[in-house]
Amino acid sequence: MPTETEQYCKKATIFSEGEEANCVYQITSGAVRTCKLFSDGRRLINAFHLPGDIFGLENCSTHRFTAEAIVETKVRMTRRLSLVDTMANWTREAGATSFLGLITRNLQHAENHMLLLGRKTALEKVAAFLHEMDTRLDHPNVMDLPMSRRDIADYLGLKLETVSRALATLRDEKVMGFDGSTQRRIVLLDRRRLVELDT
Amino acid sequence: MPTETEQYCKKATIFSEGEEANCVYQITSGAVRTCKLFSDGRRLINAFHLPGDIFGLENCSTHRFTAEAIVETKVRMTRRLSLVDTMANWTREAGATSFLGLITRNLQHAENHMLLLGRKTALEKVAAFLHEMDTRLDHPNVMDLPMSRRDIADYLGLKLETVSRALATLRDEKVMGFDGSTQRRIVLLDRRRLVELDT
DNA sequence: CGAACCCTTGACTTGAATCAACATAGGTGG
DNA sequence: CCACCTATGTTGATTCAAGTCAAGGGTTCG
Repeated sequence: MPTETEQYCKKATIFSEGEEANCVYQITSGAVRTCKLFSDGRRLINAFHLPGDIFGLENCSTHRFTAEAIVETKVRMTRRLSLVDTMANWTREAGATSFLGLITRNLQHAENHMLLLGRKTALEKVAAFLHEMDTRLDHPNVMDLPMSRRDIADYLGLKLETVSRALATLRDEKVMGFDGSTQRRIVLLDRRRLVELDT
Repeated sequence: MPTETEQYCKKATIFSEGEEANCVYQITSGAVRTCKLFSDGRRLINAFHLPGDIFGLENCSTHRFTAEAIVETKVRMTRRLSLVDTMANWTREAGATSFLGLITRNLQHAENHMLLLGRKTALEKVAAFLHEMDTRLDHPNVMDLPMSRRDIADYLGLKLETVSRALATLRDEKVMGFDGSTQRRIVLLDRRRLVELDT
């Protein structure tokens, strides 16, 4: 029988790449990044996880990513045995479709992200990022991004200065604007242009 | 009951992105590329498929990639109903592990490829490509690549000239060499250096 | 207050893209 | 067999998008 516990994390590592994978996690509140690191410090953030999202599900005994809370975060941990067992439990509860849906959603995100990383310009990447966040946050009037410019850069395969410049361009072109003094609070002014830029 | 047919393809499209996905394919001989296209012609090849590989398995009703044979190719087509049904059949035959293994292998490949596309230099990308092909072809003495420089470039997020230059560098550094007059026949001379470059 | 971050902006450098020329291989048909 | 054509690949010269380096402002927090 799987056991569940709640856990708070304040800007801390939840698990590291290569560690044994004993649990699956679901975010209750906050935000988490999952990333891979080179020995020389280069980093790529694979995905940002927002409330409701599940992460840490592996088909092998160890985690393939490092997971870190980027703001104060609450996660629900579920002990797991193996992916096959997890699937069996899940399937009994909610149908195989929902389990496969989770995995293939990850796969589809990765496929689209490869296209972004390999073939989009800096401006297109940043526009795509804003569009993705807007969609995932269900088109709020004001977006409060939980991640830093460096995190955005490592998600998009850019440097943080380039992200900052691209955002300045989008601001100058009135595609978006900053709300108040904090630069993480963003208002989308022209979603049509944004989608065009996203391609 | 799934029906199977054999099919030969000579450098032709097997299915296109957005088409209805009625079949799953397994390569008997030859090679296939799966790719995504922008409206302006930019292309990213997601994966190369070699004999034994399965491709075209989707969780939705339509294909998310275009699949094209890049040399004379023989594929085995299996009619499919849905991913859940496919899984059920498969599971009965070979165990859920093998089915999940297939999906998660795709996922892991995509995850590693994102790291490559987002954070590796041109030389590292080409080295990683040679290393991947060497591994998948089971370390032959001589590698006969089925794909053109353009295909390699679109797989690595580069331009074909850059791939050519990177290969020239590796040749000059005696990491690899060309065998005979054709530039697609490659001999790896220093697999250790290759792996170092791959990081 | 100072220290530690985070973000922006400017000046400059650089790695890969672009543009261009040329070489070679393979196929076709006279 | 050769002349021609198209594919494919290499290499050199130049350009440009993004990276690097550097300075400065704004917040937060002890």
